[in-house]
Formats: sequence, C-alpha cells, structure tokens
Amino acid sequence: MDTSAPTSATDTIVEHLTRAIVEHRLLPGTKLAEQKLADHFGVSRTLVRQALFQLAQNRLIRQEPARGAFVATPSVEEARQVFAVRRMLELATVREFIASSTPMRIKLLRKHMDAERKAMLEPDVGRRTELLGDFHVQIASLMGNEVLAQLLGDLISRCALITLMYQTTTAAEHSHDEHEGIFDAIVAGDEAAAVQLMQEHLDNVEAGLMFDRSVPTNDLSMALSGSN
Amino acid sequence: MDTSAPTSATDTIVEHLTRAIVEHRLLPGTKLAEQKLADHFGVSRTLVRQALFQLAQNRLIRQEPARGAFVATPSVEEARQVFAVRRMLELATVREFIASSTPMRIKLLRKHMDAERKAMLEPDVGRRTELLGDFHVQIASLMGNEVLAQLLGDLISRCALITLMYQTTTAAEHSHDEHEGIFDAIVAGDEAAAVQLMQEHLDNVEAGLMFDRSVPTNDLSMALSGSN
DNA sequence: TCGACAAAAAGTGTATGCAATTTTTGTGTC
DNA sequence: GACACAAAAATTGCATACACTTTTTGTCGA
Repeated sequence: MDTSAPTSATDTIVEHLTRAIVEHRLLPGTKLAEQKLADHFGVSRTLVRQALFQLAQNRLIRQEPARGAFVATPSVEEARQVFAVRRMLELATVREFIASSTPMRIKLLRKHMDAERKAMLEPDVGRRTELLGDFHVQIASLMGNEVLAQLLGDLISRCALITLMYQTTTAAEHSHDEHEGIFDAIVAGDEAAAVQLMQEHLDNVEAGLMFDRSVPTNDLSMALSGSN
Repeated sequence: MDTSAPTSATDTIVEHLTRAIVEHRLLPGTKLAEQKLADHFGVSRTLVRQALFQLAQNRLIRQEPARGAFVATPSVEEARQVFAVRRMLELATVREFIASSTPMRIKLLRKHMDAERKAMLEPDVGRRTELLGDFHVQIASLMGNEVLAQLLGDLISRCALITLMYQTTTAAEHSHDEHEGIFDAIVAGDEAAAVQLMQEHLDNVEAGLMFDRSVPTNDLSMALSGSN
C-alpha cells in the first residue's frame, strides 16, 4: 500500500497504525491516546504526535482540538465521493494500462493475481484485504505512474475503513472473482470489457454499502498487539 | 486552494509556506531550516516540524534525514505523472459537471470567471496563480465532491512548483483564455467540446514544460516576509 | 594556493517538562 | 437512585533541553 521509502521511526508508527486501521483491528471511533501509543511503541509522545498528524492528513483518523485523535468514521457522503474519485482514476487507468500493455507488465500483474488467489484460500483476513487493495494499486504502479499509485493507495485505505463501516456482507471472494475477470479482459486486450468490468466492480463494492450500522469501539492495546 | 477548516497554529504555518512555495517566493531547492522558520513565525520548532511533515506529504518539500527540509524539485518524470493524473481526474470531472449542471452551479462558476478575468488585469502574480488554479478546483467543488476538490488542489499546488521549474514561457493569459473557452462550452452544455478544450488546455500547459533549466535558490526570510 | 583534517558551530531527532484543557472521580443534595 | 457540582486525575498543546549528525570554519602541511 506504500512505496518503500527510507523508513524513519515516525513512519514505522504511521505504518503500524495504518495497517491496524485498514485491517479493521482498530475500529472507527476508537480513541488513540498519545501516551498509550507512546508506551506501546516504546517512544515518546513526540513521535506519536507526528504520526497522528500524518494519519489525520490521510483522513484515516480525525483530530479534535484538546480532545485527541480518533479512528475516522467516514460519512456516507464521503464514501460516495471517494468512490466517485476512484471510478474516475481507475477507469482511465485500466484504459491506459491496456493501451500501453506489454508482456512484462502482464506477467507482473499475473504474479499479483497468483498471490491474491492464494491468499483467498488462507484465513489471514488482513493479508486478503491488503492484496485485494493492491490489485488496484498494482495496475497503476505497473504503468510506472507512482503519483497515481500513491494516490490510489490512499484512497483505497480510506475505502477499507468505509467498507468496514457500511458493508452489509463481506464480499472478499466476490471481489477476487471480479479481479480475475478484469485481469482476463486485460490479458485479452479487450479495453471495452475491462473498463466495463472495472466499472461494475466498483459499482458492486459501493453498492454493498448501506445505512449507518453503528460500529462498536474496541480496545486499543489489544488491537495493536496483533500487528507484529 | 484549501477549504476553510478550523485553522490551528500548525495549519497557519502550512498555509503560509504553501503559498510561499506555490507563488514562487520560495524557490525549489531552498533549505527550510526549522529554527529560522520558528523564529519567523514566533513559535517553537515543534510546530514548524509538524508543518514540515505535512508539506512533505503534499510533496511540496522533501525531507532528508538529519539534513533538513528543502523546497521540492520535482523531476520531469514526476511532472508527467502529475499531469497524467490531472487529465484523468479533470476530463471526467468536466464530463460529470456538465451532466449534473444546474443554473446555480453555472452562476457560481461564472462568478469565479469574473474574479479570474479581473485578476488578469492586475499586477499581483500570486493572486493570478491562485485563481488560475482555483478554476480547476472550483469545478470539482461545485459538484459537491470535496474529496475530489481537495485532491485536485494538492495536485495543482504541485503543478505550480513544476511550472516554475520547467516552464519556458509564462503562459498566464494563455491559460485564462483557455479557461474562458472551457467555461463557454460548459455553459452551452457541449460536453464533447468542453472535454476537448480541457484536454487541450492540460496538453498546452504540459507542453509548455521543457528541459531542466536550473533555478537559483533565494533567501528564506525575504521570501517569507512577503506573505503577510 | 590547494587540499586534508580537526575543532567549532549549526541543525536535526527525540525526550521531557509544564501550562491549559478535558475527563473522571467523589461527594452532597434532592 | 439520579443529578449537580467540585476536586482530582488524565490528556493535550507547546516549549525547551540534550544527544547526535552534518556543515562550516580554521589551521597546518605539501
């Protein structure tokens, strides 16, 4: 979900928290107390604060003045907007990917599909979520557009939160099947089909979202301890 | 370029620095020393550091470990990628804007055009740059998609930097004329023309970019003192 | 005059301290 | 038992302190 940059101490915290949020170990609304996080990571509040500021910019948490940071609880409206942007970016991306398709790129994308397929058979739900998101990022990344890949990665992280909050059924396998369909169309060089399938895929994911079933807030240390 | 959120101390610094960079008062490569900035803004390094982290995430500056922060010097490759993403987003946006066009929205966009037209007659280059960028953000914002508007705002800020680094001629009036053309097509409800003109507009802006003419680094305090 | 090297200065990375605000706890009253 | 209110505890926001790294300065020798 993130390009491997020179990982500083703060970045490590950002990454851990991001994973915890995206993988649903930290539920929306959960309070992120600075001192508790500092203790957990064995650093001072300074670094934790820096990390929280970054997460706030990614919209994965919200910060309330003098009250602290909480895992974000995106609104239905925000969800719709995020999906609208994803549609814009991803339909165009698929189009361009096919236009500039090479055997090498196909091969690398196939490699991802293999990993995704394998992960579907295993019980690690975190890994599944990660790979299902990476499918979309990979397409952008393989085109060599890192700006696009990064942007898409951020959006998809937000979608993971949204999905948790609003999804009615866990449509993991369903998503994977649709990825296979898109991949086949890409391999076949069938632009119209690929775009169509991607469109339907995003529609399906968004259609799985519904009214606001409120989500319980869970315990902080417990959620994080699963991240090593 | 930014939606008016509850402005904290850190946000103020981010905003000032962003404007300074986007308006070319801080040139690419300029070192942003924490203590100097802290003195300038009358706060401690703590807040400056938070601001710098945010700017780094926006890619307006780059941070090198133990060496400090510098105004970003985007590569030609990055420029191309940013423009590619803008094309994806903005062509789709124009399309959807026309599809969901209302008299109210047209009226508000016209209001922007008036402001832009007026700014072109005045000597304030910072204001011109701001409004030329806002044209693109406004379209997204008027559609009610704040996620899109924010994303586009960030991309356009990056473009301002890129433009400075690589543009051969200052094409401000040229850009404005093209905006007028796009606006007219939108008012006429002519989707094909509007998309076409937006495409050409972005192509023109990008085509104005060339080889790496290196940019001199200017003085920090002087650049910032112009921002009040 | 130039380059190498050492000392000094400046700057970053992180921890800690403290005032101000918020949350919790405890007590008394209805 | 529920509510109001005050004291105590916890938490945030910001500044400062300090170790460590990088950059600059200054000196010596070729």
